Amino acid sequence: MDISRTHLIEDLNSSMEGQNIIFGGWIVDLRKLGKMAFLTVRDVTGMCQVIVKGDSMNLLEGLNRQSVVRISGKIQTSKAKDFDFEVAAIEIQVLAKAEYPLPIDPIGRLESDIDNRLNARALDMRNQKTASIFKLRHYVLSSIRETLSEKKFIEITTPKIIGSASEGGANLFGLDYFGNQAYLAQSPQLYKEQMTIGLERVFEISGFYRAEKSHTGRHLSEFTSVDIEAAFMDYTDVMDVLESLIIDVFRKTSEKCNTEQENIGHTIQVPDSPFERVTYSQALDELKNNDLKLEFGDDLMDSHLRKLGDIHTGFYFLTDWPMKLKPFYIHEKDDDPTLSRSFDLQYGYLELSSGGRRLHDPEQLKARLKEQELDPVNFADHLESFDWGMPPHSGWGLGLDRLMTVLIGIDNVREVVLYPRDPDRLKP
RNA sequence: GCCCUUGUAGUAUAGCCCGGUCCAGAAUUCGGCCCUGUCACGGCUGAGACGCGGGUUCAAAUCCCGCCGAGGGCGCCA
Repeated sequence: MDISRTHLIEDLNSSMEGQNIIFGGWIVDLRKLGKMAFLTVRDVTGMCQVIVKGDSMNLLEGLNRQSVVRISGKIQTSKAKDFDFEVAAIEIQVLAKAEYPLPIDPIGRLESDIDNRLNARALDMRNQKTASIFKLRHYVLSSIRETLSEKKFIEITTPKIIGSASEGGANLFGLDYFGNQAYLAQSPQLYKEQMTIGLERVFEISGFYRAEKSHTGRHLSEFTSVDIEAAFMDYTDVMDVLESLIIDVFRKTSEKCNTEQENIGHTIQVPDSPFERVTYSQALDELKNNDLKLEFGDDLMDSHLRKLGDIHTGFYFLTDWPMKLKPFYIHEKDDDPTLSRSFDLQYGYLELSSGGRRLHDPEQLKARLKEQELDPVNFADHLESFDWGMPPHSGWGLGLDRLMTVLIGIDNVREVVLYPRDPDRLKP
């Protein structure tokens, strides 16, 4: 079976009139008008109209919507509203037939439930709205890689199967590793810090895992994290990196992705910079003025973040958190050891990223582990690297899926993840 | 773990509150017939549904209970 194409649909144009071409794709629509018929066919690059008439009408035998076809035909001018040329069919070959009933409407004229769409995710990609979300995701990833590469960050890949769950924090997924207990990594934190020893600036874009039974539009058991770690940078320096990365993402997608924006019905607005920087203490004062009283050292609950999000719409940094709210590796401030060199990047109430300056002195790090009732013995491998010339360093982790929801103006990460994993969804 | 909402054809929905007018209605999809410029083609025609189980009642899609599924929120989330 010959499956070759001479052209992608985007390569076809009206100046090719009279030329014979072969292209392939999926039948979007099929309109039979007695002794003639119109087909619209889509490939990944676009859609075009095919006309069938006269003796060729027998070519329509066995055709239905969403089947894959290979069409040879001749380019001619068109009277269609949406096309200035069309393909007069000479031969239509059905490469694979779509079997009805299909579980969702792939055209998207009727928007199917997210549940049905996720169960038929591959077919959902025929819906241009969904496809555009994932094309945008591709551009976002490539923008992030560009920005970080320009800033001399090296992309790394750290292990996802790890041997120790002693770091505290979120629950991990356990698994059997040839008879030993292993876990799925919840973050590249320790590995990326270690890599600053030789590579100075590193980043990773990867899936990580948290075994939390969260039921919200912003949590998944498997999520994609963008992480950086950089030697000789303080927390404000990596905040600048994060801010320019975000601006680049919005600027590049808003400029390049016109079709995608049109398909999702959302215009990407490049945020103003610099982002507002609000200290934890300022946030407490603002909450107090809104009758939400907190003591220094209290963590900000969802209701508090929603209030802050009302005050600071859009992107803003929440900085200088109390040390007691931060993990063991975070560095304190010089002028006030109860405060940390740390930040969260917020979009309204939504936390997108958190990061900060890390401790690089092994003795301080050991002391902090004990303070947080963690056993340094469990961190022996990690601590050893701190004896090999660990530079002062800072970094952050950014939730890519959450960033995507902000970029395209929706409020559920399941829309921007191909096959989301949550406590109630393991398949497909 | 707690709370709220919800389940009607392939899809997406009307009906439910206020039981009888519903052997469940319109759309789209799918099948058949007609149609030579459609473009959400049109016309005629056909097929297709009350999540499961129990209860109340003369009567249940509608009210109640249980189960199952789905959506969302809180909490959790170095």
